[in-house]
Amino acid sequence: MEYNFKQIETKWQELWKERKTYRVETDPSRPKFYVLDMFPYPSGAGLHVGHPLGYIASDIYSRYKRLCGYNVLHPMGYDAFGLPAEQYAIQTGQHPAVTTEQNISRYREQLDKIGFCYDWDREVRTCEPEYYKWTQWAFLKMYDHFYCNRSQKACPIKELVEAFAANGTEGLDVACTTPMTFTAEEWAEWNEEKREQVLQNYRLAYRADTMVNWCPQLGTVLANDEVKDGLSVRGGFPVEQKRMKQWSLRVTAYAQRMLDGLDSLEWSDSLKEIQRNWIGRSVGAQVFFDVKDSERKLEIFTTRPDTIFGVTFMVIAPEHEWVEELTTADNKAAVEEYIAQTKKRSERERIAETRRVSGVQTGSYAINPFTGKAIPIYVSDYVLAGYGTGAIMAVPAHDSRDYAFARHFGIEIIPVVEGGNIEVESYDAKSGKMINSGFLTGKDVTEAIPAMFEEVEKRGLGKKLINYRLRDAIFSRQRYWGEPFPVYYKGETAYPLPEDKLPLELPPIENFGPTEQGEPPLARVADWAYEGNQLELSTMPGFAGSSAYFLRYMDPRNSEALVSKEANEYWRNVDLYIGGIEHATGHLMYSRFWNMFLYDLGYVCESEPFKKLVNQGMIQGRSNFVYRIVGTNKFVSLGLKKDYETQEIHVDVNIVKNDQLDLDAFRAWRPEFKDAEFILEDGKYICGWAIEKMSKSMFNVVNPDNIVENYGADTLRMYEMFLGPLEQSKPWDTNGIDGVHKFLRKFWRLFYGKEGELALTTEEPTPAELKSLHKTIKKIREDIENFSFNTSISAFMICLNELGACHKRAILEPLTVLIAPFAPHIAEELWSAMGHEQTIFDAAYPVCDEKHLEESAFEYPVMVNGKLRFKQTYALDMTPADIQADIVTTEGAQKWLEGKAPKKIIVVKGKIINIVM
RNA sequence: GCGGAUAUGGUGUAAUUGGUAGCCACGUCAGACUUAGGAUCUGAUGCCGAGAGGCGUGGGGGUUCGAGUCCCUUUAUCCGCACCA
Repeated sequence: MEYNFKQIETKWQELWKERKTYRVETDPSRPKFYVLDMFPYPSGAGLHVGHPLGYIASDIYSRYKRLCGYNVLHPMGYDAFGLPAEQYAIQTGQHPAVTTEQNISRYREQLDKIGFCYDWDREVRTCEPEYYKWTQWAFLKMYDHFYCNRSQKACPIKELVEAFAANGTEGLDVACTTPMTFTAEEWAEWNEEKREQVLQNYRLAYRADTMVNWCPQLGTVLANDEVKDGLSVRGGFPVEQKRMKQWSLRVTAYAQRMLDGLDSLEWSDSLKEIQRNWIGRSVGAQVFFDVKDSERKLEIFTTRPDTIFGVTFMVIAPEHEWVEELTTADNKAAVEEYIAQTKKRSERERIAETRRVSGVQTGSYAINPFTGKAIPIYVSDYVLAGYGTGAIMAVPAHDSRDYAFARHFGIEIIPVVEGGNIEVESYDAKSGKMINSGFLTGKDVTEAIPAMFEEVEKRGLGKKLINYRLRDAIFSRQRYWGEPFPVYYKGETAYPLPEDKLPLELPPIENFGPTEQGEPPLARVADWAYEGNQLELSTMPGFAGSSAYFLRYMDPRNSEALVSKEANEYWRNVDLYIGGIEHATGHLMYSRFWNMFLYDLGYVCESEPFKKLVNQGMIQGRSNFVYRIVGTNKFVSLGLKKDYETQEIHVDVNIVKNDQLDLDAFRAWRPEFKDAEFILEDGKYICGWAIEKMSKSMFNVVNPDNIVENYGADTLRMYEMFLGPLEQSKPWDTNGIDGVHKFLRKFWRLFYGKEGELALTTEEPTPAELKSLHKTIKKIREDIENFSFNTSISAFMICLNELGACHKRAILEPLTVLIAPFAPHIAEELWSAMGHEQTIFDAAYPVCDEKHLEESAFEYPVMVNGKLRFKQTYALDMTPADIQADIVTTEGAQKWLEGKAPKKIIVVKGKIINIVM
């Protein structure tokens, strides 16, 4: 009987569904294991072969863990709110809810065909009110909390209000947007509106006037991680900086905890490094410089206080709040002109012109506190308003940007560290002897830095300070297809909706674009109000819904809480999370923040949501080309194309097999190729190829459905794993898929005779067969634990090669279980054919019995002076000394050793590795 | 510019973690069985060389009895951040 994968796979997919084989419940009697995939955004294009890569890996691991006796939670859902559905809606007028629903059905259909073991009863969709109720709920909680730096956790805002009423800001150390100082008396005098304004400075979800990334084409603001190279990640539209009143999340409050938390996580070093960079902690000094003829003290941040003797000018950002004040009458026109110009330049232009030096003098001077010299204050856009204090002390001798600036404006350059060639370029010295630096002169840079920190504090010039690059997350989008904010307004003041009014449902609308006044689409909804007060018009960004979905899966139908205490204490956090690296600075930051916040409030019991994280590599496309002889409709095969002038044309990879073009399919592909002629080599047309991004326009998109159709889900699953290490990016290339398919067929044939009868025997296995089996068990277990799925599949193949035509049940039954995580359909079918009534996934995963691996004798390779000379078989009980004696007396060895005893015999782990003469 | 990763046959890759480099596949070649083969089975296949032998893990250097693996240096590719003070 042939291996009929189609019949087997359909049969088992239906039976699994019917029998709810993959249903999971909390079960305190068993250890839990939580395996999670990053849930997909259901786009209109459907899945391509790259998507399931991570899903297959997590599915293998889930099934393996289940077979090992764990209660495995392995859920799936959809990240269903977001821009693309809405952009599509604007173009076509179709409601995003409709297209999203369609896309989800298509995804589900595709996922089902691959045979995943998701518990679909736990499915979540971020766009459903029952789900986003908890997104809104978390937002309200953030709104109602502030971050106390002293206790390092979120605390209720009413504690802050009490503190303000008692002592004003005196003695507080809390996270805020801009530092404020006021007294209890002042607080008492303020009205509700003013107090609310002040509180926004402290709330973890707050509304503030900040510089934001504004994308005119998308008509919305974007978070930093949604912008790349000055363009929006979705759509690639230009983004500009604009000051707007927006909701933000105070993720910066958690910067240090998010940084520290990384150490305890089993994430790849590169991913941790990306997060560390994104948080961008830098230790430096805050230093106040006196401004000449003024009471003002200009505050700067520097990581190199040791170079302060080399400061010859100061620079403030064009957006710095003192620009006007510091500008003298003579310079007013020039400064205003410069600022106007800066404003006009887009973010993208600013990036493109990174090295262009520009700036203008304010006319004011600061006093270098160590040299006492008056130094000019400039305005330049190379200083960013958003980082540090928006002002710097410039040390042209030791900073390349300051150097360029000083050169351009003819400012004095004073070296303070020995070395480098100051005439030509700056010397960014991290060590070396200090010169021209008063009391620091003669010290090494490494000593000078701490000495200066001390001196700055001693003189009261400033203090040690830690700065983070991380920015608060801008949380509102001027869009329709997202979670509405549970917030209403009285005048300009925002008020939270009472919790029992959640979920605040997204109202249906018909026109999805912004209004003529440029307001978000929700402005069109006539009764978008709460008790007569206008509700917030913006909606939440895409990352809102994905920031706590892993918690919701634990208890997805709970209408009383995001997750019950019981479910949360059982499932705790995600043991294994698999997904793409592209979420390093977005989703993975936000969900850590979100989870830590809920942890502070006691709603969840683990502060880190994802214990172990594996990033699957990207699957690239492998494009195929045909070569048309210029000016003709004649195509020449790859090997012969050098003799002709040809034009390279992308050809649909689905009509190419092993780089060989299906000529009839090609003629049928497009009308223009109907009469195509070919110059063949060896009767074949061989296509060229290249690795490119998988995309429709390059005709290299491979749909998993086609593979499942032709080879079956088990082959697809195994082949995707066989392609190479999981974490590595690799091109999709079906050239090797036959090998995996052949392996499954071969496995199948071991069970069945020619007549389709079960051909298993009860014969006792030989020691060699047992050895092969147990070696494989050991290897497979190790490989799965290490996510080395490609080598585990090799191990299966080796095992079958070694076994040959073995039909013994005692060998094949454990092998079937062993292979079940990889190829669940065929394994389940064979398992059931062997007479088992329970699913194979309730069986126990085979355990290696080391006794079958033992050898009675083994071969030592013997090397003489680096060359392999002969092999000798020794009994296990011989010691290295016995072997040495043996080598010396053996005739063959004697010949090589020319009668001399070796100087040294190198034995590693009881094995002779080399003989030195 | 800073940070991270990768580099092995014609191709995807493997290597007990410092111990016979190239496992397992793809591809190619040869053979068997076949009316046929995009089925199945067997064998060969790193490169040079008729052979003995030599050379081989991006390049150069080092440590070691021994290096794909460790150290230094250099090149190429990919990724992240980027006037971040």
